[in-house]
Amino acid sequence: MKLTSKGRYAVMALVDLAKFNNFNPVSLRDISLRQGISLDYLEQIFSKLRKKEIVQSVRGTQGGYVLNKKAKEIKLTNIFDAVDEKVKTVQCKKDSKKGCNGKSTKCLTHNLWDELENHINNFFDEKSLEDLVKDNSERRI
Amino acid sequence: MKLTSKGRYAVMALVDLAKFNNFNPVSLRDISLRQGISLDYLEQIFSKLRKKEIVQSVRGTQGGYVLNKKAKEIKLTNIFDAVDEKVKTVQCKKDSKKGCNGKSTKCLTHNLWDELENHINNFFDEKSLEDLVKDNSERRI
DNA sequence: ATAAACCTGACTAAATTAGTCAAGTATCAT
DNA sequence: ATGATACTTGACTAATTTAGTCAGGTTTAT
Repeated sequence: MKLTSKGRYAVMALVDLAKFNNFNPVSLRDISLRQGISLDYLEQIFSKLRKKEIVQSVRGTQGGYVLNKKAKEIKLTNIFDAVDEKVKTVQCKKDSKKGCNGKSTKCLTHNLWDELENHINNFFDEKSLEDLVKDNSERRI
Repeated sequence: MKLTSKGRYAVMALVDLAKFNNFNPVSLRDISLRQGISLDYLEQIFSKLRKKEIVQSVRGTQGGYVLNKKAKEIKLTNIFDAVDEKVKTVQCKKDSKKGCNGKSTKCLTHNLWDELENHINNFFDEKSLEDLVKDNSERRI
């Protein structure tokens, strides 16, 4: 089980954006340079973030992205959801006879994975972008 | 982020083993049939579990595997560890200039992943095989 | 006009996963 | 003894996923 870098990059980029979000839109080029993430890859990621209305784009020269909500209101859940970073612990087939179909026949450990999934999602639900920015500014960078 | 089926199978198989562990060793063949897991794959998994002394093997006819510890003492952490199911949230390169080398320069979100990893590992540390068997016998199967 | 910056979709190399396959070795029951 | 059962090991492979790259746009401030 591991987090993919798409999810990690999305969070890193948004923390960066939140920090520099004061007046002007922040260009992906800047984020790319500061965070060492490929520009092309960032574009893919921000395209998804925009579709989920986490950021807004400003086109043209001096354009870039701005947060579409307050940092406090953007939870990790929202970010991961936007970039398809799924927390998926069980993969039970609907037509499986043995094992698990999720309903009548639960596999021996079905409850466990459900519980784990909740445990992780709780963590993501509570953590906001603001928390990360704060935690970050307390340390020197 | 997702759990691989090697980890899931390992847990399922051990719950099965724990339930039928009363007197005789339990053969992989039986587990394979009951849980619908390929025998060959189970063999790979049990080979690892044996090396980590979670189970003991009994060769020959009527052979099979038995738990090497009390179900209460086998935590999920031990199982996942044995089959290389890693909870890995951050992948920071040691030689990275930007981003993160884990020491002097931490990436903007390093603390977050550490925290998450702890959060998940706590869950695994607390959950024992006995818990799972109990939880399971409360439901009908 | 032109350059900065967003936007989109297609493509690909590398890694990982989820097994299969083959060829053993050990031990029990008869 | 010998056959059957079951563990043991290592190599192999197909499919999927990941982490990007690449190429070609469009929009807009200056």
